[in-house]
Amino acid sequence: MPELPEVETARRAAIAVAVGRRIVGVTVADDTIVFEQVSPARIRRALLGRQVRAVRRHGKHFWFELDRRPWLSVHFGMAGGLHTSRRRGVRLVSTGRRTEPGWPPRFTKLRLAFEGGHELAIADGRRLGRIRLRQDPATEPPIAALGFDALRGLPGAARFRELARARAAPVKALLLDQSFAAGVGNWIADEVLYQARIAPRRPARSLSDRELDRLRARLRSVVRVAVGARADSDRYPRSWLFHRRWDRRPGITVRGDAIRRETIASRTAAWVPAVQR
DNA sequence: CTCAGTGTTCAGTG
DNA sequence: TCACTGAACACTGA
Repeated sequence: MPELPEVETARRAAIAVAVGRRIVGVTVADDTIVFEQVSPARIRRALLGRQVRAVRRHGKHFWFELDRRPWLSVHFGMAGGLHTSRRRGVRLVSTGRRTEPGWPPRFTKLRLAFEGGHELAIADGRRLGRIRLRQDPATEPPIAALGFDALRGLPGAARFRELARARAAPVKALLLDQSFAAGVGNWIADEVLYQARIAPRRPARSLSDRELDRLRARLRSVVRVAVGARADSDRYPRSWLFHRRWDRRPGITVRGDAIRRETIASRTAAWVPAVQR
């Protein structure tokens, strides 16, 4: 689920629920993996009674600025998500699709109750996500090591070319590298390469100025459109590779062209050889 | 039952 | 040393 658009959508949902409100209830799951080496008691102590001032994001990480440090920093891993609830019912945010009833949601790791009856839960069925406490998340690991944010920090064309040309790795690997473009995940990388008409195995260093300009323009566009759709994939343009990328049935095409799947940089790349060179 | 998976880290390799 | 790759992590769902 969570690449930049899903995390940005979660951030906005968290803002609506939490900003300006005080945390009046904290429930922490007993999970030493998701919480790394932070005890439930310490999480509770850091959060209970705090007021949320803002919710920030960089790449796939987001964090809560509180009226006292440390602050709460969250990464969803591969299967995490943010859920919100009002008195009426439950809303599943950030993962789209299937909305499960019930509160708290399955696999809830952290549950926060706010003044006024609003609640927020962070769930993670696969435990690859991480919830941390940091004095200043933006300047400490792991966020400090990230590259430009793919939504708000996209470099100019000249700088983008320079960054990309410094790398010999396949361009697909470059896009997935969070120290290059923070927030890009497997489907965004494939979508961007498809729209830019660049084959995923091309060494980043080998791309022409025009190709890198196209790559940058499509990266900007795909991320913006997905965020604009609030990460609701049903609202992504029908022309996007996205809608066909996981369809395993034989003979699946995009605009009449066959889709190929192969492993690049340890991930499954879906691409269209007839279009991407 | 097996395997892939919208992610990241770290050991191993060249 | 640097850059890159792939296994490991942990669990669900097809």
